Amino acid sequence: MSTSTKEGYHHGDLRAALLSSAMTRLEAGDQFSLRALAREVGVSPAAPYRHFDDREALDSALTAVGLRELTAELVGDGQLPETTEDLAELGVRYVGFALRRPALFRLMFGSACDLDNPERVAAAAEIRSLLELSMRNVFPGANPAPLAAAGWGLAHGLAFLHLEGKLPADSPEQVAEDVRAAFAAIVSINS
Amino acid sequence: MSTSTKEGYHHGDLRAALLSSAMTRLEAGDQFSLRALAREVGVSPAAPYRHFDDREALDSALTAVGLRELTAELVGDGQLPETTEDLAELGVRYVGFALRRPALFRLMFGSACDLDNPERVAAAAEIRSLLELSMRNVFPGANPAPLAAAGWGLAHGLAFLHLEGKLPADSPEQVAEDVRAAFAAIVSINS
DNA sequence: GCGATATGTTTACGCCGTTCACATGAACTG
DNA sequence: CAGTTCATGTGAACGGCGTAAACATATCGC
Repeated sequence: MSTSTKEGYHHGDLRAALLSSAMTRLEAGDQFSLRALAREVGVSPAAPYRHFDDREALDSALTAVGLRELTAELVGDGQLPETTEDLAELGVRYVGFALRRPALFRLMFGSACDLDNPERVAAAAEIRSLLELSMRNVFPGANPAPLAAAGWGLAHGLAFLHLEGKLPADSPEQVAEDVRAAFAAIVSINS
Repeated sequence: MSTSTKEGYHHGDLRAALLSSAMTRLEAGDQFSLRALAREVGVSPAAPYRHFDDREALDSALTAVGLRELTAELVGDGQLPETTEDLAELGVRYVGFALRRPALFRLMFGSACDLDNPERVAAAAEIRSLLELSMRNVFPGANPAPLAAAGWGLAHGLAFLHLEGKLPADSPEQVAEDVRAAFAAIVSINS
């Protein structure tokens, strides 16, 4: 583990330990209280307040971590998509992230937050710019901004709808296929 | 109001009163506790449990109401869309609902829930079928299922992203324009 | 009328987020 | 190396929450 120095009065890196514990709980799917987190890390209920203003601040930090990881996963090997199929794979990765880490994804996107946390605004801008670059690459000559919004929106919406079981799909593989089908259906509209 | 008979020991229609109070709070944007609801309605903290198993059951009921209202708003005058512009307006209405009632929308779609609440499954199916009919109408000859998923996904994603301020837009009008632009950009891919 | 049943009240439990006064120890300063 | 300062921990306390159990009251079917 990565939590303590010598189990003394001071913890070593409580902030990181709390975040890591919280992330683990989030991935496990069970929700957690600040107190439970403190307990798990071996610290008094008030200690976390030295590192986070309140519960929401912790959530916000988790969100920032999640956004970074999502971005990294989307960027992948750094190759920009070149075909519409590549674009669909970007969508598949986006939805895949949501399904593999549903609680985190919901935290990142599903709850009201201070719109102007700079870290989060920056992360969102990064995703948007990645999308714009991709669209520029796949559809040179087209106006990339609305295409980027559409692409993000489509992936995001499919992610949430699958998360909520609003779209029928049993396995992750089938979800991936559905996402590809949705992208393909759109691309071949003017068949 | 629609809440009480004679202010006696029994309330009259506590269930409806709770739902209505809760919906009001939700629209006002502040979150609420079961106890606060009971207080507001003039009833003891335990009373709501005669009508809802737990807090989540209340949320679930609110979600069901919201889904019905969203569907009604989408159906509108009953005219199925005929052009891609009509389709975009469907999206505009969807996103508009989300922005006018953000807390409700988040409750409906942003939180984990029992996937098999029949009322909710039915509501989702209704939306999907509305979308499929629309797609059949606008794109006869195309496979409507993936198109419906794509259309719902797109509208849903744009709604959430705008809700979270991930896409730049200042006014509701501008959001509407952005949604139209996204739909238009997609439609004219194969320009 | 009367008993069953639905719907309310009271009280209580444990957990939560959060605050405040205090304790501890690490780091800087001379 | 001694002394102070500051970041980081503790402990006790507050009010609010969701929820359960035992009890009270009104309504409805016979």
